[in-house]
Order: sequence, then C-alpha cells, then structure tokens
Amino acid sequence: MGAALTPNETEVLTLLRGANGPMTAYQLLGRMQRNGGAVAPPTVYRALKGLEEAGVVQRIETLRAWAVVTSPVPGVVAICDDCGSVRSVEAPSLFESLHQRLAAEGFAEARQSIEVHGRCGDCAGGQA
Amino acid sequence: MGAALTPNETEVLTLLRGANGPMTAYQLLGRMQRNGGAVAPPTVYRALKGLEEAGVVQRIETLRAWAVVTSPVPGVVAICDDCGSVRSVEAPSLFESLHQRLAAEGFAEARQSIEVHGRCGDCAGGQA
DNA sequence: TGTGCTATGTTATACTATAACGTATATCTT
DNA sequence: AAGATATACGTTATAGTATAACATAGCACA
Repeated sequence: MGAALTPNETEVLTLLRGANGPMTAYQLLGRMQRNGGAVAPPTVYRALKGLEEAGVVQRIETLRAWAVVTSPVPGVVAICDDCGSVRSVEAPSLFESLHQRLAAEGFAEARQSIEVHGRCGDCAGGQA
Repeated sequence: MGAALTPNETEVLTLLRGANGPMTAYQLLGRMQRNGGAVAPPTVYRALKGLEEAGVVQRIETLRAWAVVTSPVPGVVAICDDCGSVRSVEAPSLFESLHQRLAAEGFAEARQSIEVHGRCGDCAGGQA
C-alpha cells in the first residue's frame, strides 16, 4: 500500500475534500494560515507534490488549480465555463485508443492530461 | 478569412516558427527585447492572445509555454520528457469518441487540451 | 553517540500573467 | 473640418503561481 500521509499532506487533502471543486495553491495556503498561523508556500507545494505522487490529488492544468482524484482510473476532466463545475469522466476505451495511437508513433506515454472546457448538462439545459 | 496579423503578432509568430519547440512568454519577451528595445510583458501576451484566437498558436498547458499549431485539426500533444520534443499527433477518431463520450454526459465541449508526457520513439530507441 | 533520513520551517526569489491607464493612428460620420 | 469610435500599442504596476536554498527538529537504528 501507499505510504502514510504526513500531517501537512493530510491537512491539504482535507481542505481539498471539503471544497466543492479545485482550489489554487494560494487558496489552500490562505486556509492553512487561518487555521495554523505561519505557513509559507513551500509547505503547500510540498504537500501537493506528495499527494500528487500518491495519486490522490491532481493539478488541473488549464485552471492552475488542484483537485482530489475521484476516479481510480485516469479520466477526462470536464470543466464547465459557465458554472465552474469540474467532473472527471471515465472513458477507458478512449485512453486505450490514445495508447494505441501513440504506440503507433513509437511514443511511450507516462502520464496524460485530458481537459475539456465547455458547458455542462445543467448549464446547457437552462439554456441562455 | 481570418483578420490580418498585427506587427507584434507577426513578430511573435516568426519567433515561434523559428524555434524548434515551444517557448515561454518570457523567452519570447527576451528575444523581442534583444531585437527591438523596450518591450513589456503585455505586448507579448497580447500578441499570444491574438494568435491563439486566430488559431495559429496554442498554449501547451503542462509546459506553461506556447507553440505554433501544426495541424489543421486539434491533435494530441506528445511531449518527450527526455529530449523535450513536442509533437502534435492527429487522432480524429479519438476526438470523435471524446465528443460522443461527453455528449453522453450532456456536456457540450468547446475546447480541448490533450497532452501526454512520456518518451518519444527516438529516446526509447536509444534505450537507457 | 553518531549518522542518516524524513518532514518541516524559513527566507528569498524566480517565473507567469494581467489590470489599468495613456497615446497614437486610422476610419467613419456628420 | 470636427468629433466619434475602434484598434493597436506603450507603460507602469501588481497579481498570481512556483521553486531554490538553507536551517532545524525528531526519529530510527547501527
């Protein structure tokens, strides 16, 4: 099993779990300062790095923000530009065909970032 | 047809075309300063925004850098973590199945960022 | 005891991006 | 010609994101 989390990692993870979406590193920093006094950026970035390596947190590249990983398997991150909601959508066959396609180019992938912006069902339903 | 490029946009595009990979905004800024004297960040960011809207340049999110668009159709960006090479790989059927998958969730996509890190064929060939 | 390891603290700085306001020029309209 | 509008650009300042580098503290264990 994975290594146990450190206290800082636990705190960051708890904050992210309590949020209803991604948080930026500096939002996390602000929360930790309000909780615990003097906290500096490296503290949160170190915790995020550990959590990312543990696979429980991921950076949402297009948002420059961080979110808990909700699926055991890599997913497509669907970001609604209207309401800001972020969902991870599983699509195993898509990842499989991505793998095939890249293998055909001789490329051995190690990690993917698939993010899609648009409009979620809720927002598209209550149409503008 | 698309609007004509402004002089600043043209300069940035020329620099990116002359590079053999993505450049950060501040690398571009440095080159422009060496060429043209006093240039400030907003100049390059404005040019990048215009070029992006024109569809000739894209931000590589995972690299925080900018690259010319090489394919008429959105592609998968394959980034080699060994040699730093960046290639855009076409995969129309993959984008089609992504579209289907998201439509099934009621999500209407407007723009995708698909980036994969790993090892390119050249680097994997001369195996470590 | 001493050595190494992990986590953390602390200070400073680097890197990326945008806000806000001013100016110049072209074009259009009356 | 005078004024209105729009676009591109310049300029200054600042916001936002991330890491380098070095110091300390505690624990494990030879």
